[in-house]
Amino acid sequence: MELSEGRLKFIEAWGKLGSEWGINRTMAQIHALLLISPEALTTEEIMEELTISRGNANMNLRDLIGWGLVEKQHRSGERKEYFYADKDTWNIARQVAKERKKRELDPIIKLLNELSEVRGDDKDRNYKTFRSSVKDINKLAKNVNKTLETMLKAEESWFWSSIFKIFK
Amino acid sequence: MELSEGRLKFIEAWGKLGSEWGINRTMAQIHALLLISPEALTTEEIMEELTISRGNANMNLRDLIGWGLVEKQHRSGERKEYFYADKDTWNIARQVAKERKKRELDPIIKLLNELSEVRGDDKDRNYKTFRSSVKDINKLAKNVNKTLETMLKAEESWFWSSIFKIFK
DNA sequence: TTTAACTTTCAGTAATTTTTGAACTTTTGA
DNA sequence: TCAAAAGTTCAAAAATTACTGAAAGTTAAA
Repeated sequence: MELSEGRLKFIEAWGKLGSEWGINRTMAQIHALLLISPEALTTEEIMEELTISRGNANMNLRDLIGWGLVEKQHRSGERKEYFYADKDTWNIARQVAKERKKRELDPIIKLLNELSEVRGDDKDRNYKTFRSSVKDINKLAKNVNKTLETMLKAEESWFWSSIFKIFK
Repeated sequence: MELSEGRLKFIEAWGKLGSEWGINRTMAQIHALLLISPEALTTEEIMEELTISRGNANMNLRDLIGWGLVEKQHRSGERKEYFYADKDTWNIARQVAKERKKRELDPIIKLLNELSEVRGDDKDRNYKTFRSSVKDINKLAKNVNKTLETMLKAEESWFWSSIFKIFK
């Protein structure tokens, strides 16, 4: 396979993966493009590579910065902004985990705690099932939360060697 | 909070969570409803609770069965089908992990292996960056894969106690 | 068989999400 | 201070995804 074909496939696959995980396709594609670009790119260059509009490029770059996956660079003597993606996969994984934890897991845990307070008739089977499901999900969520927190603090090498030790 | 309000909030939250993770809202809501229902429900009952059409209910139930999260029951002397969700959170987590691994991680690993074969000019910075990114992502994907495989085999108690040992 | 109860399918419609592009704002150098 | 070169915003359009409802298909009891 040629490099140019490989690059296209990579961008396409990253975009698809993103959309399967609730991240918009273009945002994931821009990220993919930056991941395989040695130098920071301008908005113009990104627009051209992916054939997207200026507004689209601008908005999704903004979101990527919000996710902590891309940073703006400016070069002295130039008005243009350049965009650069951290290439360290471990940082990317942690950053995504961190954002999703904040945006999704934390609110869910908050809700589950509220739902744990629901009181009802202990003879009501609906109540018993509700209570038991909420309790179990809460327990899982808290385990996931703890694991994520450790992961967020961990060094890559430490994290994987620990995992490795456990999982044979 | 009243049980009825709690049930609604739970269904709503589960639906939202699903849609943030690329699972359609209705499917997640049906799953939520079944999770807090002590008895198996009929299509009619689900349609009514969630105010959705027959076609919608049918299709999403089918998908839930495809994900291994819901099973059909039939009762002798009755023509109707009843739907029941496994309430064991650990099974649910494993089932989702299993399906997403099969549908998404496995194909990505396959592609990454192909992309590892791309050859180019070692002096080309584009090539070097491409190569390095693909390699790193491949490594991460394989670690995730290994961890998932272990999780899929594990008993809940074993899994979490192992995690717990490592992560303080 | 027939029939009634139930399930499945799918074309058309609706809802949601994403993208565009043009107007507007900001920055910078002359 | 101005004008050119960028960056930003957002209403409208396009694309995608989900839902409906009615017709077609299936099953099982009589």
